[in-house]
Formats: sequence, structure tokens, C-alpha cells
Amino acid sequence: MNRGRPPVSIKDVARHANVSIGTVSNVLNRPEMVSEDRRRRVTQVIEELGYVRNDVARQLKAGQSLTVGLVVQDSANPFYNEIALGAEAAAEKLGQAVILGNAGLSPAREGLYLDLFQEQRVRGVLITPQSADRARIDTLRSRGIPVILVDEHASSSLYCSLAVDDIEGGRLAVEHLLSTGRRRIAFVGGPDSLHQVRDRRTGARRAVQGVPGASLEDFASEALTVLEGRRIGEQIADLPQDRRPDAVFAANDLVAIGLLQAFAFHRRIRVPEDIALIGYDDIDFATSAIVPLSSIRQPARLIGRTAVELLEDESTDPEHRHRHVSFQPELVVRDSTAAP
Amino acid sequence: MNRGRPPVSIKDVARHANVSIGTVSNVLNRPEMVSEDRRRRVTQVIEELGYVRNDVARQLKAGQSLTVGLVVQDSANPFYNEIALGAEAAAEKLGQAVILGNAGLSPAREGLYLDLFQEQRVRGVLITPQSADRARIDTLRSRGIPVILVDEHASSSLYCSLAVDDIEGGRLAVEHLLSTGRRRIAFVGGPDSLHQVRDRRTGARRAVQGVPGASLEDFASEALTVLEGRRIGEQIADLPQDRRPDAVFAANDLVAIGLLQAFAFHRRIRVPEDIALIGYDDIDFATSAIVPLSSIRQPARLIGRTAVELLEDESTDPEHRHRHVSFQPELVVRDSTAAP
DNA sequence: TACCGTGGATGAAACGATTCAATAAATAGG
DNA sequence: CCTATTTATTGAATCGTTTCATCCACGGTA
Repeated sequence: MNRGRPPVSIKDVARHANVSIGTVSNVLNRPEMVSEDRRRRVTQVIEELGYVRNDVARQLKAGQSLTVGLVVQDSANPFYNEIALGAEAAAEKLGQAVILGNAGLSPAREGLYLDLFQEQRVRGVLITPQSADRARIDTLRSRGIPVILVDEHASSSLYCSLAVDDIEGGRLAVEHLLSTGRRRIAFVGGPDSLHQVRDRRTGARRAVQGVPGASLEDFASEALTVLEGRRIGEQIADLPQDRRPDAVFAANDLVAIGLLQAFAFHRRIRVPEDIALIGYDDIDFATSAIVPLSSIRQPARLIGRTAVELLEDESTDPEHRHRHVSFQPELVVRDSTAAP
Repeated sequence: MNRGRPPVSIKDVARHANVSIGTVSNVLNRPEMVSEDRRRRVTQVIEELGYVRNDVARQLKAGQSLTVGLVVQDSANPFYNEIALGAEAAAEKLGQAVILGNAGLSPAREGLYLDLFQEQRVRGVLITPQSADRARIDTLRSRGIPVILVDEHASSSLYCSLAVDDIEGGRLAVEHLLSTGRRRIAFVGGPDSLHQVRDRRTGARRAVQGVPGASLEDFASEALTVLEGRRIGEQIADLPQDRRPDAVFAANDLVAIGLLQAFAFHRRIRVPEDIALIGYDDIDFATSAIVPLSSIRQPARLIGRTAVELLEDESTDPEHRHRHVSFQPELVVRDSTAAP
């Protein structure tokens, strides 16, 4: 126990090794500049005293940290976890660390983490924004902290951004439903402040257009969660059969899983016989849902990795120009959309 | 864009407001000590210049940070995510932040994050350790950084710890299986270095003992993941029917979901008719599995919250005595263990 | 012998905040 | 009007690093 005992500093090491502070620092940072015997002496003292470099002081001096802040919409969504994993892996390669802030679907908490990261002088911020309100993010940017918009295309050219083509994804999903013979399609998702929701719906609309007899009905959820999915599922299940859709496109897999639960509970509705169902994100649990879930896959790890790489480029390359990277979604077919 | 432009410091604010550095600091930290007009002047300049306190410098001076490090075994497991959510919520109340390190089931990465947190001089570390090797953790402790063992009972009295009674949990699970008439029970889990695995198995053994005709067979997995669950599931499915168990207790829900997938793929095996299945942790996705999964619930959020509170106590109360908090698990019955 | 260059080591300044002793100003009391 | 007391403000020291100009000793060269 050494509660309260002040931790060993570089000064202590210097004293014990009978060298100057500068020498110890050199041993740590450019050992080739230090003579053999001193280096050995210092290294040994470091070992003996259990010295650990104080990164706080180091950062203060350097004015730049090796920590990247990542703000995600909802850490309960495995999709964002995958992004985080990708980012972590890339950061590790660069000798950096990722610290995660979970906005938990609340814009207020999003702001809270942005403030915190700003105070901590992180090297940059990766964020999956929740609303179109860019004021806070612009502020960060104007203070000189690089920001990368993840899973969203920047309209301005102030940021790097990376995103999957959600319109294409929506189109893929609904085209697939149509190809299995479904015509009365429902779209479940919300709130509309999320561009993911808007874009996927747009793609869905486009797919429906021009197909004779095909229609798209909208069911607005308040969040992209299992709970909301279940709620809307009950609504759909309660509809008279002739007004019920024969296929549902859910804005993400969590919502789809909620729908599935509701349908399974009202045993009257079978998936895919009565209603076909497709989700979005292709999270791991889609495979293991009550009925294995068709979905639109996004390269989540790659997104996370690329975000960190863009940040690194922005903060080291003086020639850096903001880029907007686009990824393509991919259809994954499972039981939930088998032809009836 | 102000790339490169040095950020605004307290000095700049002082200069613009025609006051001393100390006064600005006072406006920030004890505004009641500063006269009305100066306070206004300073506040206004802060606004104009967009000054943001540099937390790095603040921490250096203070020698203590407001950041808590949390190292989890595997962030892909929703159970640990729940713990993180609980910890975050509690930290927020104390004006602190949680930074997450994901060991990804690798002891090496666990060590890496411990080093990182140590360099960052975090206020303390919450960790769900992966092996019995306490050397690294002891080192941290001896350097004066408080450590809380999460989901594990400390044998020594050097740490606070909190855990769920896994022996009891194992007993609950298998007793339930026995109560539905199953006798040939299989336990799937590993590696044995995880006390969770050992304890849950021990509980299972105790439940089986003394029940005539009941047996417990062991299937060792290499990790507690969906993938490993699927692998063992294939093995079990390939057994001749007379050597097959009639119930499986999986060491956690991810493994259980993997088993479920394997059984569903080999359509020969129906759950619960042919084999009953129970998992552990009661993650959200247990409800929405192919067959809704029975499980043993642990109060994950509460665990996270309590961990932060213990840490706070340890780092502020000079009278602090290490505590070992125990939680009770709870049986949740769903379709996967319905009587045959 | 005087001079120069060089590889190592040093000491002090700087980063941006907090804190505290010292000071200045204002107020009260006699 | 002088002193004592309170209150507001300041300036300097400090935290633990890194960095850089300076310095020193030693060897080689003219």
C-alpha cells in the first residue's frame, strides 16, 4: 500500500542515478544519444524505482495527445461496437488509444462528451452524429480539433467523413423483397432527424416506384431500438389482415428483432410466410434471431479503421485535404425473407 | 480553420481582460471570491475568445484525474456493455468520465490497457480480470492506483471487489433443468482460467449430486463466444443419439446462442424438445434468440454502478476499508427449457 | 602548444493550469 | 487621523515532462 505516497518522477530517477533530468529523458526518448554506461545505470534505476512516465505532463508539453475520442449514438447497438473495434485496432497500430463516449441516443450526452474530449485535448474526435445540428461540432472544429464524421456524409467541406450509401442500401433491401413477390411493403424507422432513416427510406421509395402494384407504407418509430421495434410490431400485428403489409423493411436490425419478437408473440403472424422481414447492419445477432434475419451488411470494422486513418492523416499531413469516403452496402439473405 | 494556431490559454484571457492569471483561475474555480465587474469582464472575454480549460494542465497540477479506466474482457459481449453503462452513469453523477479498454479476450491487450491507464494517471481502474495472474494488477496497486476487481472476488484484501455468486448461479441453472425432468446434463464452457467457468461448473456439479440418475458431462470451449458455442454445438449434434445429453447448461448466453445455431442448422435437434438449453447473463438478445433462451440474470448495471462508487470511496475516504460486495443471480425461464 | 570539432551531459525554459503568500485597497473602529 | 481588519488582486512557485542552447572534456590537426 502506498496510498498518498507521491509517485516516482523523472527527478527521482535522475537523483538516484546521479545524472541530470535531461539525460533520463533522453534515455527514454532517444537512447542512442546517451552513452552506454549511463543508459544502463538509468534503465536499472527506472526498474528499481518502478518509474512510469507521466503521460499527463508529457502531453502538456507536447500540446498533442495520443488519444482519440469516439462518440457513438448508442453503445448497446453492436454495429457501433464493431466500429469501435475497428477504430481501436487501427489506433493501436499507431500507438494511440481510443476512448469511447456513449451518447445513449441523447443529444445532450453527445454534447457532454464533446466538451469532455475538448477539455482533454484529444488528438481528434470521431463522431456518429445524431442530428443535423452542426453547431457544437463546428465549434470543436474552429478550436482546432479535427473532427471526422462517421457514418454520415459531410455536406460542408470542413470535415472528413465516411459513410455507407444508405440510399443504395434501402434500394437493395426493398428490391429484394419485391423480387420474392412481396408488394405491400412497410418501412419501420425513426426519428427522421437521423439521416440513416431518411436515406434508407428514400432508397426504399425508389425501389418501389415503377413496380406495378407495389406500395410503401411508413411506420415511424421514436428510436432504433428493440423496444421500439416491438411496439410497432404490436401495432402491425393488430391491423386487420387485409390492411397488413406482406413485407417489412426495418431501418436497423435492432428494430427488426423487436418486430420479430412481437410477431412471434402474436403467433398469428409467421415470418416469412405471412410477413417477410429484412433489417439493416447485419449485426452478429441477426443470424441467431428467432428467424435468421436477412439484412444489409455494412463494413463496420473497416469504417472504424478508416476513420482513425483519416484522422491521422488530417493531424499529421499539412497537405491534408478533407475526403469523403463512401462504402457500398451488401445484401445478406437469410430465412426471414424466403419466398412464401 | 485554425490549424496550427495555438489554442487560447488562460494567459490570453488574462491579458485581454487586463487581469492577472490568478484572477481568471478564480473566476473559473471560486467565482464568489472575485468582484462583480471583473467576473463579468473575464467571463465575457472567455466567451469571445472561446477559451476551453486545458484539462491536461489541470490534472498535472492536481496530480489526480477525473477519469476512470475500465478494462473489460470482451466488449462484444453485451453483458460487459451493460456493466459499462452502469459505470458511466455513476461516473457522470460524480463529474467523472469512464474510458473503456477492450481486452478482446487477450491477456496481452489487458496488460496494454493497464499500462496505458497507468501512464494516463487515471483515478482508478475497474477490471474484469481474465486470468488468475495478479502480478500486473498488484503492480498497479503498489504504485498507488486503486483497483477494483469487477465480477470476481478478491482473495487478498488488497482490493475492493464485487461479484455475483456464480456457484449459486450454476446451481440454479442445473436445478431448474433437473426440475423439468432432464437428467443427462452437459456443461459447455471454458477456458478454465476463467473463474466464472469454474464456479458455474462447480454449482452445476453440486446440483447434480445426490439426484439419482443425474449426470454432468463437460464440454470445454476455448472462449465464451458465439463461434465456440457453434463449434461445440456441432460436436454435440454429431453424437449418436443415445450418448447425447438431454439438457445443456452454457457458461454464458453467447455460447448458448452458438449452440442454438448449431442445433437449428442440424434440424434434427429441436430445442427444447430434444435438448433443453439454458445460458448465463440474460443479455437482451437472449429474449430474441431462435428459441427464447432461459438464462441466469446478473445485475450488470448495478455492478458497474457499484464499482464506480467503491472506487470513489477508496480514493476519497482516508478511512476506506476494502469491501467485497456480493450479488445474487436470478433464474429467468423462457421457452428453451420448457418441459418436454 | 594552440585551436577546433565533437559527442555527451547539463540546466533552464516552457507547456497551462492551481494555489498561496504577499500586497494593495477599502472599510471599520477608536 | 491613524491603526486594525477585511477583501480583492497579484505574482511566483509548482506539477513532470521535453527541448534546446550551453558547456565540457577529449582527441586530432596544424
